[in-house]
Amino acid sequence: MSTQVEQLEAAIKAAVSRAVSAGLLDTQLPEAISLERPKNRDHGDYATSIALQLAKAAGKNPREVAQIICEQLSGTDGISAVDIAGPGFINITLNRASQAELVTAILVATSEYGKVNVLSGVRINLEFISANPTGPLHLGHTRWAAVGDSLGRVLSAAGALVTREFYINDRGNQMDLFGASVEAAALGNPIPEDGYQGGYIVDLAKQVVDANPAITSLPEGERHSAFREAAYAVQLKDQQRVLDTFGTHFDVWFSERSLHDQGAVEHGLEKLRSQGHVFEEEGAIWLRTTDFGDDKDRVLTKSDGSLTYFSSDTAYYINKRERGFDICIYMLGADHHGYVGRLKAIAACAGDDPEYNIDVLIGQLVKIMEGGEEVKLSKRAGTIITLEELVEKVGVDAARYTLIRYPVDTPMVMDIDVLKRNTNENPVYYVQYAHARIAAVLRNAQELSISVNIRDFDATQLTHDRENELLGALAEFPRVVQSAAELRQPHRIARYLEELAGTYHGFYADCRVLPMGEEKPSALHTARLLLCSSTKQVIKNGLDLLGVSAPERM
RNA sequence: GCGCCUGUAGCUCAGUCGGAUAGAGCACCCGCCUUCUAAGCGGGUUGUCGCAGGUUCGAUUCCUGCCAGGCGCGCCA
Repeated sequence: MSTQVEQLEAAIKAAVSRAVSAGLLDTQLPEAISLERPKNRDHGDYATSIALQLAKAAGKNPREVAQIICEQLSGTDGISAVDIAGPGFINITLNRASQAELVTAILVATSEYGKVNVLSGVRINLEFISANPTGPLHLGHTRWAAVGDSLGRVLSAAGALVTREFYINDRGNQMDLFGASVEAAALGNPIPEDGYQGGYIVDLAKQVVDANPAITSLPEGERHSAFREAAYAVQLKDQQRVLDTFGTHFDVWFSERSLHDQGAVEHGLEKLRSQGHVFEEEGAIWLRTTDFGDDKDRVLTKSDGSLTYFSSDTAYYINKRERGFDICIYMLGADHHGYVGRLKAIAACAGDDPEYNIDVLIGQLVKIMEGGEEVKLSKRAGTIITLEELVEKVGVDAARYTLIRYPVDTPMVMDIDVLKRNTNENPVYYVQYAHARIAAVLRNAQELSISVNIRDFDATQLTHDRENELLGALAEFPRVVQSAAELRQPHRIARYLEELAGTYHGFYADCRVLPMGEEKPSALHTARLLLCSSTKQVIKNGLDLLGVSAPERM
């Protein structure tokens, strides 16, 4: 099924090419047709600036070009009026009844409505959070937990085959330090100088010892690794549990150690060597990333023979590509943006196209306000806020929605006090309320036994401006999904839902849906009810893309 | 010093591919529940889109320079 917008685009393209072949216009057909919904309702349902764009090439003034296109366009099925306005905009008004057929389309498609095929068949590896398993997930991870999960849903809705992956940094110094910290806590020794200080270390120590009381009496050498491994297992499980309650699901938990165990690092090195970008200097092995825009070359193997973290990164990337992923998306915090250059360079050194095969999203940090002041996050001072605490305070829906609502490259401020309020300062309620409101109307309709059968839908009933406006908003959904997927910006879904909810509330205020008093149910009641029902479906589909619930009652 | 991000209403922020009179929520003022959820609707007030140039039919949007804030620039992980 092609969408309304696609049909319009096709109609405009056809109109232009008819004009060209009739010799009325001398121009190339542009690849993309600009088609937007005008802010001003007097400018029709859709407007295109195509005449303005073609004017120069055609050697005519824009209004003349518009005139020619309009003549070809008028009479197209489903279009009731075509007007020229301003410098040469073409304003298109749709036939209301044919526009209303959208209701049927949505109700037939149900959860499929809004799915698009721009990324059809593209295999995407979506990596996000990727925290060290040395502590609880905190606020810095939370933005990605929400946005990453939502992005995964959006990409899937655009047809991509998405694997959500969590890279576990379970190798290296920090793991030893972590193990040593837990061990020290268990034995009642002071935590090592650069160790992990949080109170959770004590809890971990207790859990580890409770599960295996004999651990404290192991010989020292064995004891170190026993503590490290046991604490690692407990902490990882805890992260997984918390993410589960947050509704964030991963397909693959990828251990950095396993990369080394599989020999993937050596394999990656070989691959890079064969591409000719590896060299030795001062006893170390380097990757010449400066060939591809990085600001300095990077060490793969240190002069003492040990591997750098960067070598894991290269191996991991190559591993992902060998597992068949076309696009590797990395979601990183702003404090890691220095990695973008080298990640892109890895792809280039491996012979890939860094513009296509790698996509790095940088998220700005989240500040948090409570009681009117900023909560300073400091591990040392013990004032980190964990994902779990945030959810306890404000709930999953409010937390997820608020985190997704803003583009990630904007630093955002979360005000805990606002999120605790059930008012519409909290936009998640505004959207959910629209859904619950529709659900209530549908329940009431059931009691009145009014038909909600699609076969009884009469599109010609929906002629009110509010109905028209609502239909227009519903028609936008697939485009919104498409741009959210292409631009990797799930916040667009949230903003769209707020608009849709607002449009519905306006419709609800002006258009009575159910019969009043003794009034007999009519075709108009059925038509409006089905319009409500289709709106409910779209809100539900949108909220699903955010991982936010769509309540039947509030 | 170099690099990335940000700067839009009193506050928090939207605003893909350049488009028509720059938007929303909050706050402030005024209306609307004797019938579908008032967590709602309608109306009013609010702007040097950081500053200065450039590109063009048209710039909040693209380019350059500058100012302000945040972050980053290891043979650390």
